[in-house]
Amino acid sequence: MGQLHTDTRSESASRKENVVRLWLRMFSCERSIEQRLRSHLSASFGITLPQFKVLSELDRSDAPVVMSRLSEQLNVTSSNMTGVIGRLERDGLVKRLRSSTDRRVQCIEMTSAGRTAFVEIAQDNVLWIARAFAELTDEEVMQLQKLLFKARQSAIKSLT
Amino acid sequence: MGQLHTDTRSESASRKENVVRLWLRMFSCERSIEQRLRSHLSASFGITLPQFKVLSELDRSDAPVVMSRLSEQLNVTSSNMTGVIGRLERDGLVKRLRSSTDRRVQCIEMTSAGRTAFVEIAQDNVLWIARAFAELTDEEVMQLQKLLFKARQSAIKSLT
DNA sequence: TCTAAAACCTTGAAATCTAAAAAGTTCTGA
DNA sequence: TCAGAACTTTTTAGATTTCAAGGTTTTAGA
Repeated sequence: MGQLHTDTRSESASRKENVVRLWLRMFSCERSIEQRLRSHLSASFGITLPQFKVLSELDRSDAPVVMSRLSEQLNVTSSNMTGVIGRLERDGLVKRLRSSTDRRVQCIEMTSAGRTAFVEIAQDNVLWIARAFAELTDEEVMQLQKLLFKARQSAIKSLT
Repeated sequence: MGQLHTDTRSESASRKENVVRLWLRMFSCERSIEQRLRSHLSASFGITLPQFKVLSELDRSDAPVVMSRLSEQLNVTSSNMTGVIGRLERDGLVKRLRSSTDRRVQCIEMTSAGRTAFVEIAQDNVLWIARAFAELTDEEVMQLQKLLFKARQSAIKSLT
């Protein structure tokens, strides 16, 4: 259990090695899945992953959602969100609504076409994700969830 | 432990829910760390994450590395790699070498400037990553590593 | 009230990324 | 031998992403 020959204050060499390996593995795992999901969404539904994520976020709330809230939720910059929303609007899946109380604010709302498209994609998406993790036991799924949550907390807290 | 009221053949509703939550969490965790790492690399060393990854891959092998191998290792398309290598070459960190035996192939090699830059960044990078995961125990690091590996295997195998 | 700071969104520039197609090279089989 | 298939990289077009800068609107303080 304990590290007999290394001090506990500074990181041991093997700890560092393991942590780097962990990061590479996390990157590779996430990327493998994300890449395949992007291809699947694009080929099957002609939509991009960020666009689908925006629709999911809009679906989660009943009322129109403020731009800044969307970029917060999806963890991207607001300038990024401007572009994604612009293309979704161009394709007729969402509508921009200027808030009447605060005219700086843009609220985003799904159109009925957007809602129709979303329902179909979301149903497929659950099955697709279930398939991706098919070889993990229920317990492993829960454990991985818990550890990833803790890892994220650690990163957020430790990095400035 | 078992699910008494649901069949084991099809996925239960709660299993699906958990798996989707797992995916969202994996995405969010990876993204939180990656985003901060990008900022750090850019601010401290004026280099991008993909560029650093290329240098790492070149460092791992003694001989020059073929383009297609790089894009395989980094899990990106070859057209993407063309651009990244182009910018690294422009900045004098790598060199392109046309293979003499097969003139289709481009081999990539670090310049001495590239090697110097890489050593400094790599040293810092280990510490940075160790800090990111500082709040995980050694055991949790190993467990997460193992589970992510298994998840990746599952995704690769299950998705066509 | 008036003005400076803050908040919200957009624009512009540069890098990353994918998919599809093109261009050059090598291999293969009649 | 030689035409076509297969392989390796690049080009092209379009989407995503960040950062820096700018324009509007709101808020808060003098």
